[in-house]
Amino acid sequence: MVTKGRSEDADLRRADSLAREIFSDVANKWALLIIETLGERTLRFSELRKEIEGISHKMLTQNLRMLERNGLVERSAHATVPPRVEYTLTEPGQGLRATVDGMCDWTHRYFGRIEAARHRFDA
Amino acid sequence: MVTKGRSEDADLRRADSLAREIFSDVANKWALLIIETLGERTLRFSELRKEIEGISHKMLTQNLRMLERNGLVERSAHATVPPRVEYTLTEPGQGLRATVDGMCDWTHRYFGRIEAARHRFDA
DNA sequence: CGGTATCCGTTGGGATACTG
DNA sequence: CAGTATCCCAACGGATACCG
Repeated sequence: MVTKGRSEDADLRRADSLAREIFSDVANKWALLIIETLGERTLRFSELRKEIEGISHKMLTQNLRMLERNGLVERSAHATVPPRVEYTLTEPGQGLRATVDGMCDWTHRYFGRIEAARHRFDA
Repeated sequence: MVTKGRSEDADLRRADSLAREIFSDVANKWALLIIETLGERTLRFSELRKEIEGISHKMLTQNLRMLERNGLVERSAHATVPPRVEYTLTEPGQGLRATVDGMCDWTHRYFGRIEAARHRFDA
């Protein structure tokens, strides 16, 4: 049973490090902004780029690839001319979106207090 | 009214960019892990460092300073030998914590599906 | 239009050492 | 113990160019 105990511990450590990995992937501003923006509706690459102010071509593709790998967005390419590629949130993606909505609400609720805190701190 | 309209637009743009700034501060893994860890109870600097696996001295101070500036954590230093510095979530910090809890729940709920999606993608 | 690759400056972030 | 400063390498991220 000692052996079984050890392997269970090892499983837990693997699960923890994987959970941390997922968390690290997802807990960055571009990924969360993409999730939030896609929540409203399916969007094309170029539409996403317009909606998310300040994101570069490179960051958008990079983060979309990462979100696709984790199964949070689904990519569907239409072989037309010009090409048309659409991105949609999957169910796990929608789940995450709900919590990101919470973060956005939080930002707006505490907006004033945070601004005030900054001025106090900077003085 | 044209002038008033313009200044209202300017106000909105300032508010938007400030909201984005707050979002960017907060939407990074170390900040969110600190918020989550502090949610449970007040902790000392060294305790935080132990609880948050893999965070360096530098990243911890840097993020704590940022969270303090935004009024999400409160720092209280006790002038003893050795020094004792404690960090607590403020009310805005607790508000954010609630949404981070949601992210952690989400991670555990979709853990298996994400792992599977990764294997599919990597193949 | 969307994706990939390259270049290159900027920032992130660890290690270390020193102060109160 | 907590914080600051310095050094230094790696990763981030923008600009550009080129392919399907």
